Amino acid sequence: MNQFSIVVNRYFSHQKSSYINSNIFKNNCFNLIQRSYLRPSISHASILQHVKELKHLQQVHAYIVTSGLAQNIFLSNRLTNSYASCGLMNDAEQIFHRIPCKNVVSWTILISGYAKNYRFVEAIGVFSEMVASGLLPNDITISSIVPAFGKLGLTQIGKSIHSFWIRRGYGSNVIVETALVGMYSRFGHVGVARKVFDYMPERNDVSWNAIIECYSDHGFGEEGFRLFNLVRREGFTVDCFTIMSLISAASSIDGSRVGEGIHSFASRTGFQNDQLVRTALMNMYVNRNCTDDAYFIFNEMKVKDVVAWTLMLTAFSSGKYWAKALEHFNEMMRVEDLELDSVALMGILKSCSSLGALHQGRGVHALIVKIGFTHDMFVGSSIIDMYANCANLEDARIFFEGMEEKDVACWNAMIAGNGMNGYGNDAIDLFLQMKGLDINPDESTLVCVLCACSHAGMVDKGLDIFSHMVKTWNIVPSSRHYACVVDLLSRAGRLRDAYSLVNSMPFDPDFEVYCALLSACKVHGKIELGIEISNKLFQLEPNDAGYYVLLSNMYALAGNWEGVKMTRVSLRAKGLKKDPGFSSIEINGELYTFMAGQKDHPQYSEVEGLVKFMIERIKEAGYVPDTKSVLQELSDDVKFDILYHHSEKLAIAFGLGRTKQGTIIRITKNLRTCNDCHYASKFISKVFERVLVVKDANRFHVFEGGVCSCKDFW
DNA sequence: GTAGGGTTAG
Repeated sequence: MNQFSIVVNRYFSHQKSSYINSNIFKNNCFNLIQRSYLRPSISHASILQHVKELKHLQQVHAYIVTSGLAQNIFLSNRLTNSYASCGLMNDAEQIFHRIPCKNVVSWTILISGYAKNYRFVEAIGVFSEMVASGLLPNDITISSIVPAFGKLGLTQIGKSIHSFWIRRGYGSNVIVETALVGMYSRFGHVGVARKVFDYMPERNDVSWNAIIECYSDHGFGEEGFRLFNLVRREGFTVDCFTIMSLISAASSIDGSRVGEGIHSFASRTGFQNDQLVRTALMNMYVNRNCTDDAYFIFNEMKVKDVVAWTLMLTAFSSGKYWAKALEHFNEMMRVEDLELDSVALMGILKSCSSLGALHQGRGVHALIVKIGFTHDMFVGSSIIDMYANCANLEDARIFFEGMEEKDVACWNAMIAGNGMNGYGNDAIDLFLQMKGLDINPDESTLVCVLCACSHAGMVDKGLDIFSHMVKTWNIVPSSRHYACVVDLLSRAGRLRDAYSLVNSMPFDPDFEVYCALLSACKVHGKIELGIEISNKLFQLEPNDAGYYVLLSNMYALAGNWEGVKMTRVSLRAKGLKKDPGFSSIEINGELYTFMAGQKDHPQYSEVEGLVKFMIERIKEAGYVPDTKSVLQELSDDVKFDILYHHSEKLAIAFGLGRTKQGTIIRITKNLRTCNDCHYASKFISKVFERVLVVKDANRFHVFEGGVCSCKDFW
């Protein structure tokens, strides 16, 4: 055994068992298997062309075998490479194994073949086999395997290859060094990547692209642009990789002008029609919440691949255009030969989940079973989330329990599902079970558990868990955790404790914490404190419409209409829009979405009559409209009209009219439920003898016989 | 004689 094989084998014997058992490895494997399945290197359009070539290749192959040329290592190596280039790794592997005296080139071909086909785990497997067989990798072998370490995040072995490379004294090699820059970039070790780059005696365009990409991809867009401008003056040739890096750099810099600038640069350099460049531009606009710009590029694309479709789906979902997302998904399903992958499936499950579209969600679940994605834990956790959010905790539980393997995300989804439905104790039980199974909770797990306590009104239990977290489990609370505890305390009316907790935090509270405190102020009518906190929030997140709305609502509660006007004006001046409220209801598999006071709704006249009838009936039972819920300065009559046409009431009235007595009415809304709708829903459940399940932005409310499961805390 | 580095979604 040579020095190198000792290093590698030592690494593998020490690291293997723990690494193989780690989630990182499993997730990576999953990704790889998926990627290799979903991204066959042959696109549909070129399959025929490839078959022709393959036939050719097979003929040559047959000729080589029958004429006894297979012993020729050069020919066999070339043959292995040809099969590998077609993505036919099984054939490549077979030929490779029949080579009697494999040389470094034979091994390198197989390694790079796997790497090129995104099968990094196999590439590394072959590499370690090669090393174990006593052969030393050369510079080409190293440059082929180094990206695999980077892509799999194998920092230790990556670093040892690097030090091996230096120790062996091969001398400088621009390709190996560029690959190392790329590897450290993947590890997120920007400084090390820069060091390797700085020490390179020779650099080419690819090296410059690699370092520019490294900075751009890690949020240092400014440095990416700086390096680009530096090298540009020295005869550097811009290619599509450069463009991609600059798009990524632009994404990390605030301000739409940078993005537009790079978009026009892409056009000027003639790369705007490149599929990857277009996708990257779409991605940039999606990240900037410029859904329209993303949609424009999407529509202009002649060939829309699954990535483009998915990006657009994500754009609609993250922009909270839920109905548009569903429509987009249905369209996507009709595209022939579009192979859906886990990201696409997760996107659509998220849309179903947010809309409470159980019927569609079930359909997607069936599809997932059909195309064999049930073992994907990313998809699995989304299925759990979808059922739990569609008020179907039972199906979530059945799926969860049927999973052969569950990662922390699946547990989190299940815990959150119980929490949202008000089952605080069950959520805690799940959490304890999970700890018992030695599955490490992550930040979200504790957030889910604390939220569950909050939703169930289990204040002491939640505080108890928080103190265990710090003292027993050695978990350093994050600002999300603090935000949960603030919420927990404010729910118990302990606003003073919440405020002193925020002041005692070991780091500066972020917007999330202040936001929790602000909501608490609104609930408890602490206007002055609320305004003070709002000012802090505006400094932290000047562009979030949500806080302006909260502040405006607070002024309204205090009767300070001047304040309301001021806030609304500055909101408009900034060009910010608040999310329009909507409620949806699924009847016989059809999803109906209502927006407040929406007169152009196709079911408008039907709903109008139903609402009138519904309001009359609950008024007889004692319902008095809560005009305080209308946070604008208007006459009472107008306020009544606004209240009666809240999206939630429209959806409920429609549900009452369209479903049989005894059917549970399930509503999903994107915002938190307002006081008046909550109050009215209690009357509706009693007067019409119906169970109403309302999922708001935070949790479920089950109204039955005049009471709500949230016990009036939300 | 055979082999190599830098792209896009949670």
